[in-house]
Order: sequence, then C-alpha cells, then structure tokens
Amino acid sequence: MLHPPKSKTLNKFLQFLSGATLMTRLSHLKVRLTHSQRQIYTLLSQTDGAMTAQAIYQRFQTQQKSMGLATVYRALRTLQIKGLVQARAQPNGEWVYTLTTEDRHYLTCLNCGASIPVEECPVHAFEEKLAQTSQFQVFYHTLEFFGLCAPCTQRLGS
Amino acid sequence: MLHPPKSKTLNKFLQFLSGATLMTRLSHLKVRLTHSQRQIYTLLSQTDGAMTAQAIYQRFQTQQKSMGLATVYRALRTLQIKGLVQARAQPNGEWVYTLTTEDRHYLTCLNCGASIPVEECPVHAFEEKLAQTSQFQVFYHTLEFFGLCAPCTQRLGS
DNA sequence: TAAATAATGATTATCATTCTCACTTTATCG
DNA sequence: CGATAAAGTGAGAATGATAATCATTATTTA
Repeated sequence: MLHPPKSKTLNKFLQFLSGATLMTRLSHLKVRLTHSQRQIYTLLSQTDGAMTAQAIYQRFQTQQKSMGLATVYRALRTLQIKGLVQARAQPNGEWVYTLTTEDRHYLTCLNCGASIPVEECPVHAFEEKLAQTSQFQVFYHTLEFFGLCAPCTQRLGS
Repeated sequence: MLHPPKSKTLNKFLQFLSGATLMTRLSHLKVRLTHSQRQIYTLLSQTDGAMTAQAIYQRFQTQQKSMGLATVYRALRTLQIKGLVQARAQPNGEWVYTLTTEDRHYLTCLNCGASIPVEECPVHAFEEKLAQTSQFQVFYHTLEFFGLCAPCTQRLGS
C-alpha cells in the first residue's frame, strides 16, 4: 500500500519524476526523509551540476545549522538506496552526487578528467524493458564514453 | 570479479575491435609498452574478470620479480590513456581494471554492491557515430544500470 | 507519556591512491 | 658507439575521501 506524499517538498520533487520508473520510485517515497536527507535533497535540487560530499558538507558549515560529515555520507547513501540521488565516480576518485533526474551521459577524458554531457541517449527504452524482464529494480542508468578529448589527443601527440 | 571469461591474445583482441574505433586504437598499439605495462596487460588478459590495483600488486609480490605499488598505478593509468585498459568504480569506491575488450554493461545494486553483467547492448552504433561527429576519441563506453537487486529489494522491505 | 528505535555529530580509524626523491633504465643524437 | 637527456621505477611517506565508533539527541511506536 502506498502512502501519498504530503509535504510540499515531496510534491515538488514529484514533478521531476516521469515515465515507467515513476512507480518504482514512488514505492520508496512512503519512507519519510529525515531532516538531513531532505536538506541535502533540496540543496541538490537547487544546484546546477553535481556536488561532492565534501562540498555539501562545506555548504552546510557556512549556515547557522551545520551538518556532521558522517551524516552527509549516511544521508547520501540512503538517498541513493531510495532512488532519489545518484553517484558518479570521477577519474580522480571523487564521487559526485546529483538527483536521479539530472544528465547522466558523458564523454569523459581519461587524461584530464573532463566530463562533457551528452544530450542524446539511445537506451531509455532498453532500461524499461530491462526493468520488466529482470528482477532488478532500475533507478537510473549511466552511459559513459571514455577516451581522450580533442585537446588531450593533440597534447599527447599520439 | 563478476565478468565472464573472454578471449585473450592480441590477435583475438583485435577481432573485437571494429569500425571507426579500430584505427584509433591501433594507432596506440604502435607505442611501445614498458616492461611493467606489458606484464600488467598480460596478467589482465589471463585473468577472468576484473582486478583491483591492489590485487595486481599482490599478484606480482608472490613472483620472483616484484613490482612497486606506484608502478602498478602508473602503468594502469598509462594503459588507460593508450586505450587498452578500462577502469570501473565499484560502489565501495575501489576501482577494478579490465582490458577494453571485456564486458562493460552491468546491473549494479546500490545496497550490496553486486554487479551483474548484461549481455545485450544497444549503443555500439551510437558509439561509432559519436566518435565521428565529435572531436572526442572514444576508446570504450560503460553502460550501467543502478538500483536494487531482488534480494536487497526484499531485504529492505520497501 | 514512556520505551523502543533511529538519526546525529565529533572524533578516530582505514585504506586506496598519489607524491617524493633517489636511482636505474631506456631513448636520442652528435 | 658514448654522452646526455628523458622516462620509468621502487620504497616509503603523505594525502584525503570515506567508514566506523559511540555517546547523545530526536523521532516513532504503543
């Protein structure tokens, strides 16, 4: 049984969700978010681009009510398991976090680490099919092309 | 760790390459590999599945001629820039390395970290088109679906 | 309201990865 | 060839992001 979301934050966030994955994500919404989780979710929704856990921590340090570093990591993990937030590893090893509604297709340079978002994506239909045919509950996917960007190709000679 | 065994020799490896990306990778094969790089390449070609840098280091420790840890990391980075080796971040933060000929499509559970290879892939054509229309030199791509595996979905109640 | 449960924060611990620097090997070129 | 430059290597230390600990506080549940 599904409890309908009641808070305004959740309603706003629902506007982001669409399509077949909506139901799977909704099933997780009945679990209330803690204060910290909601704060982080709100921050990510207001931020252009991705943030590292450390950056999120720093941001809350500058506010009246700070948030412990451990809480940031715990909340991010919980938000991921709820399907609301995704993590992506950068070549330098740091993880960046975004809402699962953000861009998630990149050209990533193996040399300088630059990540260029790709607009097009041929796999949304595949994702839905996969979610139906496998027991796996798909929240989001990442399609990443690795190689060398033009400047680095030139710089390295080849 | 979770990859099915694949073919290993350089000749066989070349069979996997096709179309536009073949030339770009061949251009890198001309560059000589150092002794360490070749050793790591050979090890990966003889290993089923992916290895962490630490595991590679350990493996060479047990042999007569050991290899420094820094060298392992340096060689892996160089092999990546040459387009011969790919790295993939696991949810626990560790990186695993495989030849760029291995499977690279997964269902990854956000809770337990299990990665299940997916055979099908709808983006190979897209990759070639992308390599031609962008200045980016594509070595390989990763298509990863994140969510919860069946056991974890049940375990977490939902 | 009281007891049970979950979340939090300050701190410490962990550990994969990178850096440093002295040394060795390989490449370049007169 | 030899000399010199350039690149690669290894041992160990430093880095830094993330996880673990544990006492305390907030939130649910009955």
